[in-house]
Amino acid sequence: MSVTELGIVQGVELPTRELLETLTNKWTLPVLCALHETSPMRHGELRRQLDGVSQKMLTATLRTLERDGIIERTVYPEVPPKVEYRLSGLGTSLAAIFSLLQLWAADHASDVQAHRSDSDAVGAPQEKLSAGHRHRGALTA
Amino acid sequence: MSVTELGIVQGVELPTRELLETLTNKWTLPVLCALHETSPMRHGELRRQLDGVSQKMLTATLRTLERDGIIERTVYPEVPPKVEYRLSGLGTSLAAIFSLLQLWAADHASDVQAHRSDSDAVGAPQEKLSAGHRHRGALTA
DNA sequence: CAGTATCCCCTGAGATACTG
DNA sequence: CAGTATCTCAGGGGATACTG
Repeated sequence: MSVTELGIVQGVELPTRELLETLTNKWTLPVLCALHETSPMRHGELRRQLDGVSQKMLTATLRTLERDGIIERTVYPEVPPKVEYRLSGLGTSLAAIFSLLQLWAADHASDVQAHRSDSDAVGAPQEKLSAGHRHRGALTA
Repeated sequence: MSVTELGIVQGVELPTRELLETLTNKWTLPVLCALHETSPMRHGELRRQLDGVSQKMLTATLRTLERDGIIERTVYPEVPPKVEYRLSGLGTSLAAIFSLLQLWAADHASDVQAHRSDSDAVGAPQEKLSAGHRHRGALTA
């Protein structure tokens, strides 16, 4: 019999591209880099350190990472509640790469910015693509 | 006088986080990895190799990367048009990191999938977060 | 403290058609 | 071939209020 007969495995396979996409969520990299530096960390610590996350997105990110086996979540049955997050083995190898990326970005942000200024000055008005369209209420109001 | 008086420089600084976010667009990694393997590549080559990109998104991605000095764009004034893209020095260092990421994903996709199945089977119905809400016409109809 | 529940806004990204 | 112009929409992501 095939595994699919068990009625559990529906996703025939997980494409690399798809996995990559879940890893490129807005807060995945910041979270992993934070845990790469200090681990374990509590929910609140992460919240503070990340500066800008909403509880919702932080929780969502953490849940997804936990589901994928990238991080581990430990609940301490105390009151008030205490929950710790730490990288798994899998997560550690991933976090190492993300840290490289973050380093690269920090190192080269000024280069990129400089190049942007050049482009702005010399070349095109560069509305990126499909700019000037304006949606319903994009007036920043 | 300050530079801002020139009316050109408004962005005081480019935060690392922001740069990172532009790098985590859906097609940035695939494009850079492709160019990391073979360079230069023509627009059409990239389109075919990436499999799934729309012209619009490919162009947008390439334009952004060019603007940021990650890739270089060469137009050959022929007919029919011929445009080649290649990594810049900056881009090469970035692409190397992205290639690591892609490798990681390819290597560990099965691990992740296995862990997902475990979670599905054992734990929670796991509607991720804010599932079951349903937007305007989210009936997939 | 950690997490859920809602509501709502963009905007990233796809589909399609057209141009030099 | 390479690129632009539009239109459309799903859903990622933010804000706020509430609960064990």
